[in-house]
Amino acid sequence: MERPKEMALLYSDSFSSHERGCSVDEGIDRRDGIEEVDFFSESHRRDNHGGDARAGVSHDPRGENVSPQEDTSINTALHLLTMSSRVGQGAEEEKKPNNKLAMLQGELNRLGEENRRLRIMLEQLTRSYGVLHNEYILAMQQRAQDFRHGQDNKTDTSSPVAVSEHQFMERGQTSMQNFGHSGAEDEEQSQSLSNNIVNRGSREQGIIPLTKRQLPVDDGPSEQRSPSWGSNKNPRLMQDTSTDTELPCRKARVSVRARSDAPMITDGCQWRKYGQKMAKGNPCPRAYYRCTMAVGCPVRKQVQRCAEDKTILITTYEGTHNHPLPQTAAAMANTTSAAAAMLLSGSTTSKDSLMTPGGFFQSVPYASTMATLSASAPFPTITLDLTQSPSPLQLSRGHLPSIPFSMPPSMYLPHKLLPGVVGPPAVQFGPRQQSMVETVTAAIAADPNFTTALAAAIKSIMGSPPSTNGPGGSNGSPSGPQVGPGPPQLPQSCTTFSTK
DNA sequence: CGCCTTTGACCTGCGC
DNA sequence: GCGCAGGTCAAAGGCG
Repeated sequence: MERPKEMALLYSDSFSSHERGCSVDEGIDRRDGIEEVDFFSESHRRDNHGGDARAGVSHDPRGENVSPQEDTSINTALHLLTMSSRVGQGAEEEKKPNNKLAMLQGELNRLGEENRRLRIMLEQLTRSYGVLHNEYILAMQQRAQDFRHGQDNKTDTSSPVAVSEHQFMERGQTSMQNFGHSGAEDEEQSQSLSNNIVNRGSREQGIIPLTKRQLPVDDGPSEQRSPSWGSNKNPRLMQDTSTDTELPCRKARVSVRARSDAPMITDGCQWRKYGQKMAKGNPCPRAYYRCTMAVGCPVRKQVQRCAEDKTILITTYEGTHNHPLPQTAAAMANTTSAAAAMLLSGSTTSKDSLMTPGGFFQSVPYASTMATLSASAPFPTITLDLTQSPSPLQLSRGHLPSIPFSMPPSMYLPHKLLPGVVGPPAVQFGPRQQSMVETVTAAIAADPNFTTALAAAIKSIMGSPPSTNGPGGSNGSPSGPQVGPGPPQLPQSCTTFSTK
């Protein structure tokens, strides 16, 4: 109970109040609301002496400056100021027209009222945003199912379903160009949703940069191609198609760092290795996998061992599955897609890495699972570092192996701080960070539901010792061993998602 | 025989 | 324009 408050305090200290605005959850909001209202409302302040004094000092002394002089007995900086000023100007000051005080009070009241209205608006916006995002995720999944259905019926590549899927998946990008071929029915719905969420950010911030590859695709003549990986002989076309479908995902990545001696984490999906490369600066090769559970599934992942610590397996996911997933896989997929969507929904103008694994989260003693968000990469990336693992605690608390990872609004609004759980860390954001990114990041960091659930899901997935996976594990990737030299025996699993 | 991995080649983007 | 690096393709080979 006590912690959340403190967390909130820390938060409010770290963020400028206006920056935090939209990210704040109800709990914190309420707190803030009280505080801010208190600043402007004399009666409130009187009622809440102690607490207010504390909060006032830490937050915004300005509010106190205008406070009336009645409470001179209270030993606050404000009052000291007031007293000093009084001393300086003499008793004459005290006799100054009460009407001035009344004016000030009136002003205060007015501001307080306005503040309250704004806060209410903000809460409404925040809430509706969360709801919208949820709907968006749901719509996306449903769309994917429809698409799969269409594929099962085996239509030609230009089937409306495929087109719809294409469009849907392209929502982010499409918005930037043209919603052109919108014919699909519920498309509009999803588009409108995404418009609100994704497009705004993309347009304003250009967060969703079109890769040079993507541009010709959309501008190009043939948009409706077979989504299937193998069917198309033309590499260019194949690439185009794949790029098309995975556009949304390529914009954001989810990276999971986890300790594992297994060649690849078992996430419940079927993967096919399509390439391997030596990455610069890392002696361990990077393996490229794509999801083979459905023909046109755009999801890919990269697996690579950490150069510094080869026991750490870094798995980077990009894309959104266009097919139903097993529960274990769904947990993962939902997490990644939701994280990606969330990432995209926020406006990441800042090119800087908002927080490096070593910086922000590691300064948080109780944050066992480190979620970092970086916009420095070509694509915004969420990295979940499960290698710093006090996670057993969290895992035991979160445990649920098959947590539906669809992000609850609480994801964005960290109001549901579990008592005693990882609370919002003392964030120290640079001044340039965009509020949205801050919001998202803070939400991720603060919301134990996310980190815990993700950690639990990963744990459940990876938990089984490498031997259980057998060659290639459930995912069937015997190639694992090559990802990194003989992996030492590592007890814990770590996963790193990166959503692009 | 079919599926999957391996691996060299190719393409593209980016920095100099 | 050139070279580098990342990402992808696809032929070749292995395995069940």
